[in-house]
Amino acid sequence: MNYFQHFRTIALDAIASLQAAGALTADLDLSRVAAEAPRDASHGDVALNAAMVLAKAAGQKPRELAMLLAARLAQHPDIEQAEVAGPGFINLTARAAFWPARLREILAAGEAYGDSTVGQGKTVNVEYVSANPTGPLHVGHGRGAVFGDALAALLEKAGHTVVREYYINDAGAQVDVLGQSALLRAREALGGTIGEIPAGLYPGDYLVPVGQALAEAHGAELFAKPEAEQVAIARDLAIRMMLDLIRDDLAAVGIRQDVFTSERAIVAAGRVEAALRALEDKGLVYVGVLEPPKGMRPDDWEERPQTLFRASDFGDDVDRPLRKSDGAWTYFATDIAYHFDKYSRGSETLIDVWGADHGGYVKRVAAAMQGLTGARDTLDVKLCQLVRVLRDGELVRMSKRSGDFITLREVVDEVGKDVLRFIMLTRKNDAPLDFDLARAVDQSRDNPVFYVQYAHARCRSVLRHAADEGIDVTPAALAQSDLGLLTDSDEAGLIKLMAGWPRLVEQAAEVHEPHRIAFYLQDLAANFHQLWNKGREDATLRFIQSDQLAATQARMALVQGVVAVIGSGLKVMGVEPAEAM
RNA sequence: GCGCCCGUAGCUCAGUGGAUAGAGCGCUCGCCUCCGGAGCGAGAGGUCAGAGGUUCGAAUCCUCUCGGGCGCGCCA
Repeated sequence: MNYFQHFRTIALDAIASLQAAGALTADLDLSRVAAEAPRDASHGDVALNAAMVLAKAAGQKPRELAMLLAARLAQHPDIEQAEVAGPGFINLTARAAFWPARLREILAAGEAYGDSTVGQGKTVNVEYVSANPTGPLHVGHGRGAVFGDALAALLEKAGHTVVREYYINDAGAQVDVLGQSALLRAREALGGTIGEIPAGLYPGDYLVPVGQALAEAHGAELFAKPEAEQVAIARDLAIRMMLDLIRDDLAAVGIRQDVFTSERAIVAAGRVEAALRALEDKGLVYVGVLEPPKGMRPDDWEERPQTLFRASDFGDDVDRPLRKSDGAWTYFATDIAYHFDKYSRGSETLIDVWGADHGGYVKRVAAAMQGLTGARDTLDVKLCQLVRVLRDGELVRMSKRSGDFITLREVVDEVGKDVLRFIMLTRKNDAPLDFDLARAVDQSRDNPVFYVQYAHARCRSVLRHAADEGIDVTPAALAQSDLGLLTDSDEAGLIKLMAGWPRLVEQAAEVHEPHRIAFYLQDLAANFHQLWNKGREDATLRFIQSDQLAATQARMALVQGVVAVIGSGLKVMGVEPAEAM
């Protein structure tokens, strides 16, 4: 249960009953009525802003309206007290039995706690990574990969149907360069000397196996074929092998996408023409001449008529070309087709996860989608900022393996997938991220991964010890325990914090921000550790009290609750909870 | 020149219109020498870059200014 939503509904009911009784204006906009946590816990459990938001339209003073509403709310069985405070807040205190009931919910749901139906099963397509199939993934890709994967899991948890997708850019000039580069490696595999890799080709030694495969499959005859054919053969094989490489890299961080869509296939299937026809039908395509960009006019700028999309009708700065001067589609044109394809396959919402260097491209694609679907928010592009890899605060520059970038695989091999995934989610996507290889595996308070994992491991350890002492710690048994015995203020605080998890899931899913999970888990871990440490000062607060079975069992229920919520959160993040440290 | 993102404690960062703006690190002061371990507790520290505006209420929304990052025909 999202208890904030629960109390909001109660408030709306109270408002409706006041309206029915003629004590309140009938026609009110209730959309801004919110239930939220009071800043100060001493104010109660839930604060309502209803009176302040409605006062003007109702023609009443906020505090008077609040008093009226509070009196009505106080009659609800879940509400112990409804107090008016400040400018017109109504502070609700829940009945004592309300919180134990939440803990029972947690125990019953386990890892599924926080699952929501707000998504109403609506399909969301999350496209992430989509790195060019020209080499292994680097850490920047890794961030997008982890972000996209966690976002997909989060949306699923919030009740969406999710398609995890990868767009293969296998049609542009860069894959021809890849083919050329692979040919060179084939020459090498056949005994030729290739010397320095020419500038403009891919130098990485990950292409060596591609050259070998080409040599094995075709032998020297490969070079007897027309050059265009050579390149095509090398390109197609290289793309296949690079995709395998990329899929391996993704598997190493626990990612498996559902759909891999090929740009080449989109073009071949005539999807570009279809999408542009749809735009034309809406009068959004025309032939015109663009102004040169201000401030950085290219030397070879020529003014000429082009086929343009009316992007500026939808908030973009200028209209955008759909055809190159040689008549071929622009990347933008195929991208329109691809996004239209995703949409046409049944996803009402599209989410793209891109690197920040593509930020300048967002408006035009969003504009195209708005033009095609009529809806403003069909597409949400999440930009992931740069990742800097550090070791003890020092910038790590060169990769051993690839020559010019740090591969995702190198980082995973060093710190492990769980650490990588967690750290990648400790920043919101639009903030740059420093990834310190040394600190990531440090076992101390200031390492969030360790801190959260340690909390989970501690819980598991206590539960094991309790079981050794003969206490039944199965969730079913714990749910039967007398949770009213959890009277310490930190115990109560921990339950409330955990009861807030379903709301956090819904909010994070709504704004597409999985990092909120990581911050919540740190908060939860901190609260748990704090409670644990109280037991060091005051032995009566220790979780296991050998002479008090009922109290111990209640505390085990609390601990099991922490296990469930941390497990639920880590699952969204794709991180395995630790049983022991 | 234009667009997008960012600017919050000494540092790294949370905070999608609510009450006295939070966390970790660092600092100061206590405590602990402990396997309920890989420290614990408390405290100091703020012009939320600046100026206007909207609102009962703004770090949050709008406008402008300043500062930083990214990007800027047909490339992918």
